[in-house]
Amino acid sequence: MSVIRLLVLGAVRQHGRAHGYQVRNDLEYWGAHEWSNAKPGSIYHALKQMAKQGLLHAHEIAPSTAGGPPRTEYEITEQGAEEYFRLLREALTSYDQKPDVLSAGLGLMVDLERAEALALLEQRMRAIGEWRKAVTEYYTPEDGPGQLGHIGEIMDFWVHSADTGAEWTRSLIERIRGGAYTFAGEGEPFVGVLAEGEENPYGTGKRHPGDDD
Amino acid sequence: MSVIRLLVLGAVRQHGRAHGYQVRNDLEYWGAHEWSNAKPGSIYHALKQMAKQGLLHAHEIAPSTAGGPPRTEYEITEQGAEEYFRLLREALTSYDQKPDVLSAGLGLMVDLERAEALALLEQRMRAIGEWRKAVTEYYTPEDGPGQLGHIGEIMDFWVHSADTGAEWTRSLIERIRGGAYTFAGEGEPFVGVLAEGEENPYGTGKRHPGDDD
DNA sequence: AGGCTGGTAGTCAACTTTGACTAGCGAGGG
DNA sequence: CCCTCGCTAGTCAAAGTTGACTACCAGCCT
Repeated sequence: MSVIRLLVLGAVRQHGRAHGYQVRNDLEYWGAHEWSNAKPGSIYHALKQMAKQGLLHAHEIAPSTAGGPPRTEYEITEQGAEEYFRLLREALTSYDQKPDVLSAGLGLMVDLERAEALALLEQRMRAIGEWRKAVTEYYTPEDGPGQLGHIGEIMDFWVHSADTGAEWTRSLIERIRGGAYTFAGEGEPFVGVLAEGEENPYGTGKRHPGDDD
Repeated sequence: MSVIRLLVLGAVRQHGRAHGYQVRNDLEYWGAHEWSNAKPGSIYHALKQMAKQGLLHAHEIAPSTAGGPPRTEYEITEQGAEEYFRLLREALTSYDQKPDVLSAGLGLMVDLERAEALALLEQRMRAIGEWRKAVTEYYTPEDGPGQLGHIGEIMDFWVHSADTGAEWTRSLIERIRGGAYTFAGEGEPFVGVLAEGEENPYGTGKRHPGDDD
């Protein structure tokens, strides 16, 4: 799965009704341009595609108040909300080595209830375990592991990633179980989007070393 | 950068001359279908594209000995070799959170000399440090880190990844410095491709849990 | 008054990725 | 003998991604 749909659905859903530029700003607010491929082209494409597929409903709107071309506002449909939760659950449980997917899941997990988030993360722990087992088995030649040479480093790297990923997931589970954060149905939700005209309190537009264009 | 070009160039280069299906088998042999998006379509596309760009030279060949359509054999050009080493160096130094890129770099690093591989990995350590600094700075609001809520978990996750990634890179440097593996110019190289007709000694075609199609 | 800059909002062509499909041949079973 | 199965080798359309580009307005500078 690509992370774009999850992020876009999450943003539109939190706004209730949003146009592309607003979604774009939310994703930047979340830092998604740093850790995912959330670029304007991808975002607008995802909006159109999901509108075509009935996950979003598009309203054509007159030219904006602040210059620029006419904009389209989107609302999430019931079908879209279903898809949103499907993607969100998958992002939290599956261990697919795509850190951007997990990051998106973390940012949006509070749309679930605490108990479900915990259950999904426990499932994630099991998925990591299975992945680890599969990797070690794949890279075990019949005539002993010495035959692997430097190729064994690939396996070692993946195993190390799985182990540290599991360790981190475990610590997250502890924090959530200990009462951290406000999940669905627990009162005032954390405000995760920017209101119209509000500016990003984090460093908008800053460049970072390692961006690596 | 996409990892496909690096993998394909590496495979063709080790063969001297190879057709698409051979490359495809090598990548499966390396386990690349597990940890990267190396699928038939991508591989054939990369071959054609790089031939068009002069990185590979294509020979049209009569129908194969073992059934199937006529196949095309490729050789790497001088320009292609340059591009290969550029990509390989980048894969080892840059910390872009794409574990498939590092994996490919690990599998192919022995095409470099030991001293250079070490220098590149040291550079990688510095890149990780910079990335870590950038992430913590981006996610630090003026009024204290308490304002972040669950969004802080995203940062924590990235910082944890950077730290464990650095730790692993450090250990790899130790192993290489300690004399592990055979690098370029150190005699008999490790054989990293399958000869015509040789079968994959690892579990060909095995399914793994977590494959997650 | 004219021009330059910067923010708003989005389009587009080129490229890459994906997954399903094709077509030829040999081996083995009935 | 013929028919299906599986392997060899690859094509293709649809979808996703990228980076450069457009057009409009407001404010500022000169």
